[in-house]
Amino acid sequence: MSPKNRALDNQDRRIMRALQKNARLSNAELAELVGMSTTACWNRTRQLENEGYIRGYVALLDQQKLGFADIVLLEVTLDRHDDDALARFGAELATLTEVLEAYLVSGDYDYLVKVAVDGTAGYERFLREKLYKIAGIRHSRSMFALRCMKSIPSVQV
Amino acid sequence: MSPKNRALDNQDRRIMRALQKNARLSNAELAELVGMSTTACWNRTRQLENEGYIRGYVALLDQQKLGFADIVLLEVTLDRHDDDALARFGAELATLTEVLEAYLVSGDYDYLVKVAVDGTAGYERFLREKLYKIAGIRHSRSMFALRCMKSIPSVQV
DNA sequence: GATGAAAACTTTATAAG
DNA sequence: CTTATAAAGTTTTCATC
Repeated sequence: MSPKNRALDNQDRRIMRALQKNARLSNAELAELVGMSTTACWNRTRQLENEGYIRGYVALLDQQKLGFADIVLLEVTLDRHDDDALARFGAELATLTEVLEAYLVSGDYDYLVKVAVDGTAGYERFLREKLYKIAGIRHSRSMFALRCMKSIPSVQV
Repeated sequence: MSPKNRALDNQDRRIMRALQKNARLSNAELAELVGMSTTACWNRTRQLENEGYIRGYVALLDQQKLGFADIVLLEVTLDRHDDDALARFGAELATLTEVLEAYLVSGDYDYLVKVAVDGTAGYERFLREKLYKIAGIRHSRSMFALRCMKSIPSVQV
């Protein structure tokens, strides 16, 4: 069931840690940083990519400058809980610009959604113009993020 | 109060969109993709970096292969709600490997925390060995992510 | 594993239409 | 804005210790 993964060593971890912070490091800089020869470092990095440990390299944008300074966490319960209704709602959420993450969850609510907006005014607009236009919502509850204490795109290795 | 940002045009947006998907594009590939000359594309990209629209470039790792296949969303209320207690708890959370995101939030709970673990067994271990060792928790509630419908690190421009 | 080296490509800067 | 050019640096492959 679970794919057999090779054990990672400290050098693999150091490479991933460095590239998680800065994907634009040249191989020479990376090798220096992790204390390997350039060839060894190059081979390891390619291996980590090929084996799928490194899924890709992406640019991170500044939410604030783009007019999405605020994060709201939104719990949603739907009227119906059949497979189809749940999947449809998720697919609709996924099309919305403001939606950064959407999870079908266990517990009192059906969905947990992370939304980026510009203040309470932006959130009101998001609810009115986008979320409440999707059919099938029974109840929702919003939590404004007052302060972000940590936010990393993937786990620290 | 809000810094005056220049208006982004379609070319800026196309560059950011492309680099959000693949930060390893060469300038020549990027220029081709967004339909600009290489010089124009190069100048725009540097400008977007210098102005801070592009915050950086990072590697995304495969959570599953690293043994953190499951996402749990965790709401926490603390015993005390003074500034100091809230900040301390957030700082402690931020040190934990499993914690990907942690927000101080408005509403019934104090914190909303996104955790990456390996199954219910991994979550139990996280609670016992890490979360419950932090003092001051009054109440917590967990939602296991059953399905991820969307997950992007920054807003689509 | 390490080191060296060569070819192809990229980055960065600058000049000119 | 474009096209063109050029030096310096990087990627990628490959041979050898």
